[in-house]
Amino acid sequence: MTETNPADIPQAVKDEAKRQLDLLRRGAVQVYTDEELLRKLARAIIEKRSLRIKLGMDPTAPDIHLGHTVVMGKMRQFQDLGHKAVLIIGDYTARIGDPTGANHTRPVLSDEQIEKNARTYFEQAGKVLDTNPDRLELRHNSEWLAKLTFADVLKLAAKMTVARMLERDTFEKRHRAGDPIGVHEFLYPLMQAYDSVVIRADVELGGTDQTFNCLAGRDLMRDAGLEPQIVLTMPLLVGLDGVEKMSKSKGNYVGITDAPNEMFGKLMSIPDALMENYFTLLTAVPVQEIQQTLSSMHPREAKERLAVAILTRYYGQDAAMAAAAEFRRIFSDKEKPSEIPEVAVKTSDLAGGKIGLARLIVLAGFATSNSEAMRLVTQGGVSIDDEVITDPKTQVAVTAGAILRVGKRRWGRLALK
RNA sequence: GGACAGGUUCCCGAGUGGUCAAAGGGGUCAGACUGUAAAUCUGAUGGCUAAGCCUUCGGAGGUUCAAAUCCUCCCCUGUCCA
Repeated sequence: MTETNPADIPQAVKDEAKRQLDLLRRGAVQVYTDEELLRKLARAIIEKRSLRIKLGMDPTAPDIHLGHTVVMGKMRQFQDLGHKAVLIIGDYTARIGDPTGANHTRPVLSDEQIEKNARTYFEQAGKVLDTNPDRLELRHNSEWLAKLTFADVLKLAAKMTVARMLERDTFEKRHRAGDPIGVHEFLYPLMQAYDSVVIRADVELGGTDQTFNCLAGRDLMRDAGLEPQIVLTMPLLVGLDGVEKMSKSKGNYVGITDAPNEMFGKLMSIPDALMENYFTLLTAVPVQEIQQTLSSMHPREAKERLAVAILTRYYGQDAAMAAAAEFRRIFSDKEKPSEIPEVAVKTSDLAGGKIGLARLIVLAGFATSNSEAMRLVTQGGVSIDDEVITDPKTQVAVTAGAILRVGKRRWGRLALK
């Protein structure tokens, strides 16, 4: 630990550190603590070294969505300021599953599943992070966690008390509701904290739901004679419904591998009140400009701008503009999409050149069962060549090129095979 | 280890022998209205060769013409006691 007397720090360095801090604070909920971070930043400048910024991700779901990118975007900012991202794939912690955000004990994932997810995570993380090896260190926490002995684990566990664990709202809630809490779940924060000790993090990033875990890292580091990491927390991104946190299981998410048109459409469907939040957390648009956009533009225009800004990040400006144009074409001008996926109908599926409408819908993948398809038809959600058909028993004469539409957004162009 | 309370359809939660594919709410989907916004209104919401049939109420057996409902054993969870 180097102690630098604040009085010895040149003004230029102070200014630069302050500039970095201001940038890094954007969107952040809390920094534990600002002063410490400022000091670290200044010291990094003087010593010409980069800070080690830790971000842990448990490969518990197969894809990364915009919710994940809030924290990752912050990580990118650190990278761009010359710091080193230490991305920890929590392949070992995933065995428990962070109980933090969940109301239930998580199902145990198989090793193969974890490994598979970990691979896609890294691939997808590359869309946000700078993957240059000088700027990114990738680690798996099984590397050290798998080696701990039972005695080691006991030593770790002794550093935490039950009362403190029960302070955490998710545990407290589950406990009060009479829901089961596995003892192993108490170990999660300790495992994550131990990661910080091993990789000697200067800063750990996380969502606000990670606060407890990250702060536990400070404790363990101090205990190990290290300088405690700084903890910077980011808000949890609210999902498309505008109510719940974005998550794959709730279906209110935008995957970063979603196709441009789909991504655009999803973003246009968010409640207006969410725009400022999304602008701040998901784009680099300067704060002042966000305010101006929101106060002077028609909400739809503003949302379009938001969607374009986000898409540009993942697909580039051209693709973003194209998605915007396509969106207008379909939903404002009520025209057909410029590209409609083909629905292949085999001649063997036909009887006398015809096929049951419900069956056709299932075949097209627009419904998972015959019953569901029939429901859609009865409810007036199905049309062929702009003609709404409401009788689910209709036998359709299949003509190549005919357009099948189900609901507002499912389109298919029939083709005979 | 003991006593008690529970395990219901995607989720929460009603249902204690037939009228139960199972109330109500949430979610989701479809339609109307819109800016594919919100809010609101209407309807749907296990499956199928579809006025009939099949599968579902923790698991396995059993009683009965008939079981989510009764009995037996088992598994799981919580609360209190030790």
